[in-house]
Amino acid sequence: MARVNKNQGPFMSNQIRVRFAPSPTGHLHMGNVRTALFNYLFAKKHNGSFILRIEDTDFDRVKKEYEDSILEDLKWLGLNWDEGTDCGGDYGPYRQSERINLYREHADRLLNEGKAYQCFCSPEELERKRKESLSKGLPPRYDGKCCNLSREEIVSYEQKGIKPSIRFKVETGLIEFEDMVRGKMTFKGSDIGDFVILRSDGVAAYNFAVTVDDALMKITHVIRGEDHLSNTPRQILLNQAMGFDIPEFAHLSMILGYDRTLLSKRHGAASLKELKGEGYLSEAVINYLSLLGWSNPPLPPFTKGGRGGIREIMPLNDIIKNISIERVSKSPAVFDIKKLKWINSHYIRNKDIAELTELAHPFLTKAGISVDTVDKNWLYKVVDTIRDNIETLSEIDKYARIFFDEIIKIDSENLEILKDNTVVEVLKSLKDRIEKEENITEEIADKIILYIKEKANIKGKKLMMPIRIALTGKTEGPELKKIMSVLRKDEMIKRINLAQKPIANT
RNA sequence: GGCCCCAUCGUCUAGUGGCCUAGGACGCUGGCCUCUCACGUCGGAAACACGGGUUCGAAUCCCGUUGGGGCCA
Repeated sequence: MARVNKNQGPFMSNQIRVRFAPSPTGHLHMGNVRTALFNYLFAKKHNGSFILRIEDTDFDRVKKEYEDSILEDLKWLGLNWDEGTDCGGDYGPYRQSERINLYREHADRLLNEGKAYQCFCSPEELERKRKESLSKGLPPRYDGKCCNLSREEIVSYEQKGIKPSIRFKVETGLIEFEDMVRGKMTFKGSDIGDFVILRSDGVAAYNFAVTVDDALMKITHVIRGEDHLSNTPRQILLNQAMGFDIPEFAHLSMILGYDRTLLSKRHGAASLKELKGEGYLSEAVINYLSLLGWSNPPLPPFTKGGRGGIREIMPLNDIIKNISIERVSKSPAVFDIKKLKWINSHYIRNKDIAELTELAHPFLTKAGISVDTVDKNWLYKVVDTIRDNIETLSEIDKYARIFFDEIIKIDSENLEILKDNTVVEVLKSLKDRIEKEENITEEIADKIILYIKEKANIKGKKLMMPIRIALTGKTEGPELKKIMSVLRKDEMIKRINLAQKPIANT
């Protein structure tokens, strides 16, 4: 992937660089996707770079298939990155497991400068102390036991074969920063105990790895979930200790399920994969997610008092144009699948018909409808006819069936409708007229219906329903004239004949 | 438990002291659109968590309470 405008444009010397840093311990869910999206939008808006970094240091839970899945999902959404594991870049490697030497190096430096120290406490000991503090109602912080170990003590530990972890010395005092969405944040250093930056097995702890990576990758803006807000002071301290520039921070609120708990696998359709499988379009997902925790400025005529409407359906380009962190909301947002559905139906209705048909293909195939043997232009007409009736592509077979089924079944309830004594005339006229027509367009279909209306002297339901049932076997579906303009003439005759049989018998 | 964040219709939100008898969107609901389900369209119900301040005036500022969330884990 091309690195865009790296050395040009208004940010020549301080090019904006943001990153999305997922941990491949599961599929992307809506919370992650939104974080990725806002990073992407911010990068595009400012002509900056969007970097994809894989945080795979949790060896027990990380799986390569999840990493692949994440890349696949981001690509599906069109959130293309400028630097990453697959396309490289000037600040690689982009996978944390390939950066362990860098962490070691920086940890050693802190150690040599006296800003960190070796800690020989055993996990059991730490756990015991933690519980003790908790039971006394004290915050569970490290007590600094190993902070001032003598050389002899260190040697003696080492001789016992105990591998030390490395702890960062936290200065007391206030840590302040300006969060782009929350404003001024203040934390007390004394509330944060000396924390581990390198575990005894050599694995970098989360806060340390992130800080080193962000600094070395020249990240200018860290846009991430609110769950990392409390980690920020630690990272600021580390940046200062290592002499790095401190990036700007923006903490996005969390996304909750309808039960107001954090969105997780338990919530249906929380993962992007599921949404994809249910036939949501990537444009719809992006549009909806952009609206979670952010709103477009009010429409011009009402701008002043914020009255009136706000544009909600908008293409990616417009979102990029209008996005601003200042308009990001601070409170958590509930993921509402119903609104996503509404947006999705909008995109289904407006998508290019060839592209939509292509997207619908797997859903039709899955429903057992063989679309490959069929004329493409005719298929377009089918999809175009039913797109108004569906909200997700997975619903497509519900209506597509009527154009493909070899034999249409009429259930007993609908059969009753056909037994009305006016129906004989209706179907007879219908068949006659269809046989006479060469090519049935919507206009001609209208004329045929009008003709029957006059001939049989009936209207409304009594007129339309028998036709609909005879032709499709159902009482619901797209507009009748549209159906008639799509169905093949001989198919319609066949179906009418079939519908006439049971009536004749009674 | 400590610390931190958050709080407007069911949901997403507009609103930054007077334009607010609180606006929009989804959802719900009623009418219309010569058949259904939709689409479209016109209506309707629906919210400033609570209690104190500050102010001539508060959804908007301050404090507390409650509730939700996060981090330490």
